[in-house]
Amino acid sequence: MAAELPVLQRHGLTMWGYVVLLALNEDPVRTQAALAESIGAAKTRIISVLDGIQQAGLIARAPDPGDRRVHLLSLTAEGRRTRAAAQADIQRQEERLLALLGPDDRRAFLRALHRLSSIPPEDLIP
Amino acid sequence: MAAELPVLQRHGLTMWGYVVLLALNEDPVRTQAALAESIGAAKTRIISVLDGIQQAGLIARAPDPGDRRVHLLSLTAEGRRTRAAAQADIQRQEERLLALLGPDDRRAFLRALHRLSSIPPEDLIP
DNA sequence: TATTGTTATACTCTATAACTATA
DNA sequence: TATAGTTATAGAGTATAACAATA
Repeated sequence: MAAELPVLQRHGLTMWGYVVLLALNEDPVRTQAALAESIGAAKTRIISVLDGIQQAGLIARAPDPGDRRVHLLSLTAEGRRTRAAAQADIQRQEERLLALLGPDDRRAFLRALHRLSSIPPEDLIP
Repeated sequence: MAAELPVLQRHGLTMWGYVVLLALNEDPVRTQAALAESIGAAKTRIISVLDGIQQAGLIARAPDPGDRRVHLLSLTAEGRRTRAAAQADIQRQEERLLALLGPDDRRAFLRALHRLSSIPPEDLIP
């Protein structure tokens, strides 16, 4: 986070804002509840995040005609541009840091991270 | 942290409390300023931590006769016992999680972590 | 009555400045 | 005046409960 936050800030994004842009890019139109669930956040937690990136013109919040309680979220053209630019920048930064490892250690490191982060929370506590 | 916090809590320790016990074990008698610096914390940040572990009987704060502004910190017998027990418990937990990796990946993972965590903060930001 | 999104509130963590007591 | 430790204050981040609109 210390390494990546400054990168995101160059694009006017917070960590959560970036997470939302990535999630909406994978699955273009969603409700706030579905989005929150998919990124492991409480629905109340993403509201100020959505307020922020909506005000920045990166997402649209449209009422669903079929169920007027629901807001459908989608990336704007500007949101797609910002997400692509930020993600490319993040990947450059990751590349820069991972280049410090030898190629074998680098592959092993990423394998280990995937393995460890796949542990379900309840298995973390013995 | 999610994996280790519950372990520390079994010993009545917070993350910072544990860090302080480890630092005092390596270098038995210190001033608060020296301790704070050595663990990368601001001097104001560790005060409530010291209050807590002192009240728990894990450390002693003795006035330095040579300079009465200074408090010399040291582990109590109870503090040494708690530190040893907590550290052993933490290491068991690490062992349990690292056992999920193959022996080669495990060594490479630890090597990579050491390499990456040795990057000075100013090199983190491009 | 249940659900979606929102607001309000409280609690923790952290950083900074202001203070005291010594030097 | 400078330093060691302390206290006070403000700002994030987060979790929970209460709420309005709609189903």
